[in-house]
Amino acid sequence: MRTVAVNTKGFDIQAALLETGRREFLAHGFEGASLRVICRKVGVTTGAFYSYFERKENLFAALVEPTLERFRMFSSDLLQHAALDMESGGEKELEVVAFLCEQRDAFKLLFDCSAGTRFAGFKRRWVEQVLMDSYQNSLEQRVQGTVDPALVRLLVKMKLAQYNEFIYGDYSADQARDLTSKLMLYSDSGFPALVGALKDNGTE
Amino acid sequence: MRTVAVNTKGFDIQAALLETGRREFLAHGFEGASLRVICRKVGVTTGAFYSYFERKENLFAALVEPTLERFRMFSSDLLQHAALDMESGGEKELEVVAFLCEQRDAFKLLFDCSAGTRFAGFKRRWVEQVLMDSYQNSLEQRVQGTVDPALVRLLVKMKLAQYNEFIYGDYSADQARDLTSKLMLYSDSGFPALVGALKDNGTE
Amino acid sequence: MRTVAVNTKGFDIQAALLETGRREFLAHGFEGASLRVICRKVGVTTGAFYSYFERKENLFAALVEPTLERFRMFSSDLLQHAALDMESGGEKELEVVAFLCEQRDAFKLLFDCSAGTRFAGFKRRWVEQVLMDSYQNSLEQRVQGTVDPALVRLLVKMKLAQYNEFIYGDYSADQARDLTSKLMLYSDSGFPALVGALKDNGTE
Amino acid sequence: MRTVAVNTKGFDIQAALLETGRREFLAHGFEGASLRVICRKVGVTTGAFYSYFERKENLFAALVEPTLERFRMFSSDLLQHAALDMESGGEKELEVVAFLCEQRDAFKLLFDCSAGTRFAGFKRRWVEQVLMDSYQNSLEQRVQGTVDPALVRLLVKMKLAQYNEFIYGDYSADQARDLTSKLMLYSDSGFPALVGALKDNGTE
DNA sequence: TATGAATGAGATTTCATTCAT
DNA sequence: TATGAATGAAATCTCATTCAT
Repeated sequence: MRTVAVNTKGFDIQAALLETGRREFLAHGFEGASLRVICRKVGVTTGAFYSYFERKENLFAALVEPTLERFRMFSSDLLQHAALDMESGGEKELEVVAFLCEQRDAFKLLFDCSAGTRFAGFKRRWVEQVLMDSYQNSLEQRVQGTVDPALVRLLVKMKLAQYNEFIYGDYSADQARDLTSKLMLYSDSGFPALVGALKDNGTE
Repeated sequence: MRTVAVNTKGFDIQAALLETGRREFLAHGFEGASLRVICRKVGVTTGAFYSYFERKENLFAALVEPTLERFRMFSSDLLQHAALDMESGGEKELEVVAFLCEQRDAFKLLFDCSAGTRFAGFKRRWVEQVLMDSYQNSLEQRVQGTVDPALVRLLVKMKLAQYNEFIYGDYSADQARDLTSKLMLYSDSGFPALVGALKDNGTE
Repeated sequence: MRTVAVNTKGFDIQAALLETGRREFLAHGFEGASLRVICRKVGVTTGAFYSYFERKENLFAALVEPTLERFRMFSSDLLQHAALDMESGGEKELEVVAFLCEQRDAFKLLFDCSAGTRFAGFKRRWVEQVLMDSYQNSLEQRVQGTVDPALVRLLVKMKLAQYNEFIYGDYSADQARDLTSKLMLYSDSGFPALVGALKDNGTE
Repeated sequence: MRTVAVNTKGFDIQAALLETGRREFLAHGFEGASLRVICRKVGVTTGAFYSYFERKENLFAALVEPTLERFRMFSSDLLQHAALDMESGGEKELEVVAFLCEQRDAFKLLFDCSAGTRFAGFKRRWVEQVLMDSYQNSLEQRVQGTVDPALVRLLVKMKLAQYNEFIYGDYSADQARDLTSKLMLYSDSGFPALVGALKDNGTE
């Protein structure tokens, strides 16, 4: 727990910097956001900023890292219970969606506002290292053969589009759950059809 | 055909500005890209830039407008032959994908690098005005009732994710065609399942 | 009173910017004066300038606004005690001249160096809204009829020429007072002659 | 007479440069006016400009010099027939006003748009070398003693204000003549009063 | 005569960061 | 902790002028 030594201004400056920083980064991206503007909006000097954060990037990091840590745990889970929307993956899938909804802003920052930070490419890395592996393994097990990585990537990107929509759409948890299950109708029928066709073709 | 009066430098500066501009815009976005850097890489002064383009934005426009014009014709077509991946839409769909592959870079610029230009929001407008309408109409015809726009939007975003992958993935025309038809296996089976379920539920 | 935290340079930079700015604006006009040059002469970077003033125009405003405020009070006075150099206006007239002499530089800036700022046209507005009205009313009262505005404008411009000379000539307060009363000899005799002639002509 | 070799464009480019230059210089002053804008409005390249004029200043000079030459003849006349609005000066005075009206634009350029050219200060020089001398001599003859140059300067500036108004006001020749004679009523009565007082005071 | 590309310097303004106090 | 002045580089864009063609 961060202790808050309430200062002469009578409010928690660090919290204000975080909150305003979030808004500005979301609005203009990391590089587009101006430290001076953030500080002006909070009502402190830019000098004061550097009492709390060593550099601009660290403000961004502070907004993103708690979520990122929890996210990493999630990820290793996913790698084990492969294949999100197949088989009994439905349970896990709903968990993922709930997590994304809960941490909306952090994911927006990571996905779309991180250019210029060390978090740039987070989305790409997640797709390539986590989701791709997970999907590839799961599909190849079912097809009993190799599967074209390009096809896997496409399926992953479609899945990611769902996630993205849950992040940016302002859905309640209930709505999200409802939409997710409707989409499962779609994929529960589509996947077997695809798998069947791939099997017939022999090795891809 | 633009006539190229080869200059004292012995190369076509306008072409070089376009080419380098494309690369820089792709790498850093419109606002993030620096005219100075572009000019330095081409080997001319920033003053010289303004012999060729009235302003930074016009360089961007020159990279994007030819494609945009052709795209607009495509769009009006799509609005008439609604429902891309349903029914006999397969033909049109392949055309779209081919176009995206051919004009890869222009679409990357339009989709992801246009913030700060008059082309900003192009993707959003396309999604909301063209694809959403097309999908909504087509689905409601088949369901014979209203369909939740949130669900439509999700399906559209998934479709868009496919397009995006064709743009960013380095697929040949043949590969793209092949992948697209595989995905149709998926959706040709998934869509009827979804439509059926929506019908049973009565009004959405 | 502005407190002057003497800085590492050992002199009051804001004051220096004001003083140098005044000189440069007087010499080249607002648009012709260069911020770079002003800063170079003061010995600071142009970046430093923006610690003190938000923009170039604000430096100009700071040089001019205090005077302008006092001037506005003067003006509303004048509108009430119409007709400066007629009747008992002599008292007011001497006050005006003293004020102009005291605030010489500010009036030079306002009159002749303000193109490109929000103060542009100050002279024209003063002439047209204050002096013209004042003269027109006063003359028409004495003539007991309408007076050609073109003639009024001419008389106003002559009055303004006097003011201008007091601003640009380097007169002491005493000299100015002396000259003003000599001019009154001129106008005290000239005005009645003019008024008489206008009366005889009937309506102008 | 300048011979006009009508060119491929089918119009007299030099004349167009002069005409457009006049407008731009009047609107923005010499330094504020942009050669590129002038050329663009005329429809030629900036390079072409230098076929007709060696430098920006020469365009200005060409607009101003013919008038200036005639003006110089006028001036030497004035120096001989001293004292414009006194005695029989009335005739000369009307000539001057007519000349100013006829050459309006050139005088606007000389008076108010010449900063940055070798004509800068034309007004000041005229005032100081021609009008001042003329007035000083004439007054001292009538007063039979020395006259304070500051007073002379004031009277000159008032006269100049009249001229200025004739230049900027859009008066017809008739109107100008009419206004001038009205002002003479004023000065014909004011001057003797002033002269009388100066005489009484003995030496100034 | 006319082009139009090119220069090099200069314009105002913003940036993240530093640092003495 | 907080200030706020200061830096130095960078941003986009405009300028008058030159010059090979």
